Amino acid sequence: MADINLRPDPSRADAPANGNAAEEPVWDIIELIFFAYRDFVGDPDGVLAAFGFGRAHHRVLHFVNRNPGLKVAELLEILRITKQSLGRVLKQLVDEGYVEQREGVTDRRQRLLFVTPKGAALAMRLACLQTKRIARAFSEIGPEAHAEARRFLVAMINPEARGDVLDFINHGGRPRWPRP
Amino acid sequence: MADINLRPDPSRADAPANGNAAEEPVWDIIELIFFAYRDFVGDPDGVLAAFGFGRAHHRVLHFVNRNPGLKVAELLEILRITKQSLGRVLKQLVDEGYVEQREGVTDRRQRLLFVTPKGAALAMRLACLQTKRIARAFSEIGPEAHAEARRFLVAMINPEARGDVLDFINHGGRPRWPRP
DNA sequence: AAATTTATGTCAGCCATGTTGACATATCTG
DNA sequence: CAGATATGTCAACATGGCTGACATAAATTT
Repeated sequence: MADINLRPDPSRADAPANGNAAEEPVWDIIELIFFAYRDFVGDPDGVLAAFGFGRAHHRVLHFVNRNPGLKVAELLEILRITKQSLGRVLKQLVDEGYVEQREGVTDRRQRLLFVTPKGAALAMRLACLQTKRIARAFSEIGPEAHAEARRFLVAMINPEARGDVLDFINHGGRPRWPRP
Repeated sequence: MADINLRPDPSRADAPANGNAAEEPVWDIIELIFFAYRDFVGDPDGVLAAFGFGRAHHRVLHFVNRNPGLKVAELLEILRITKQSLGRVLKQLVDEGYVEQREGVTDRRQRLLFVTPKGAALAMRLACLQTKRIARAFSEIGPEAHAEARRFLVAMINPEARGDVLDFINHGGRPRWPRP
C-alpha cells in the first residue's frame, strides 16, 4: 500500500505532474485535435470552391477583413509564408475585387490591405459558417465553454508569441500586429 | 433601465443563446484555433525534415502506430484522401522500413498495416514532442484542463462522426475503425 | 546629394501533397 | 463461373508551399 493516489486506470497515466519528460503521449488530445481541425476547416471549403478560391485565399481574406490597413509584411508574419506564396493568392483576391491596396499615408512604399464590401461579405459568410460549429459546441458544453476553450487554445500557443497573438485577436478592428 | 444583464462589453455580443443564426462571429476562437494549430503541428516538422518526411508521412505513421493491423481502406477513410495520395507516402514509409504490410489472415486481399520497431520509435518521438506542448498547457490551466479540452474538441467534431471517432481514440491498441 | 536600406513586387522553377480517370490483379462471395 | 471487393499503379493536373535572383520606389542615413 505504498502508492495510494487517484488514478482510476493505470494505463491512462494522466496528470504528468512533472511536465518535463512527456513519458506517455496524450493520445486522445493529439487525435481529437486532428479530427476537430479537419471538420472545422472543412466547413468553408464548399463555399470557397464555388468562388474559385482555396484555403490560402480564406486565410488572407480573413486576416485582412479583421485588420483593415494591414501591411503586407505583417500579413506575411502572421501566415508565416513567403511573399511569393502570398503574392499569388493576394493578386487573385485583388484582381477579382475582394481586396484593395492603398498607399500608406506616412510611408508611401507600403501597400495597406483592405477588404472591399464584396470581400467583407465573403469573409463574414465564412466566419459565420465556422461560428455555427463553435456555437453548437458551446451550447452542448454549457456557459463556461467559451472561457474554457479560449484558455486551452491560448495555452497551446508558443508562450513567446502569446502576447502578440492576444493583442491581435483583441484588436477591435484596428490594425496593430508587430507595432503601429 | 429596461436591459439589465451581465454583458460587460456590448460590442462583444457573446452567448449567442439561440445557436442558430450565428449572427456575430466568434472571432477569438476562430483565430486562436489557427494560431494554436499552427504551433501544434509545427512541433514535429523539424524532426520529420531530418528524416526526409513531411506531415503526410506523420499522419500515416501516427495512425498505423496507434492501430496495428489497420486496413488501407480504413486509413483512407480516416485521412479522407485518395488511395493515390496515400500510396505515395505509404510506399516511402514501407520502402524505408517504418511500416510493414502483411496479408490479412481471413481475407488475403487485405494488406494490413503495422509499424516496425523503427516506425514505432519515430511515431513515439513525434507524439512525445506534441505531448510536451499539451502537458505544458494543461499544467498552466489546472487539473480540469484535460477533461475540458477533450469536451471542447469532441464537441467540435461533426456529430454523426463522433461515435466512430470516440471508439477509435479509445481503442486501446486494437484496430476497429468502421467495424471488425 | 549620394548611398543605403526598406517595402513590395515579380519571374522562373522546384517540391509536397492533394485531385481525377483509367486500368490491373488477386481474392472473396454468391 | 461471374461479379464484387481490396489494393496497387500509371499519367496528368492543381494548389500552395519553397528558393533564388532581380526590379522599383520611397525612406533613411551618411
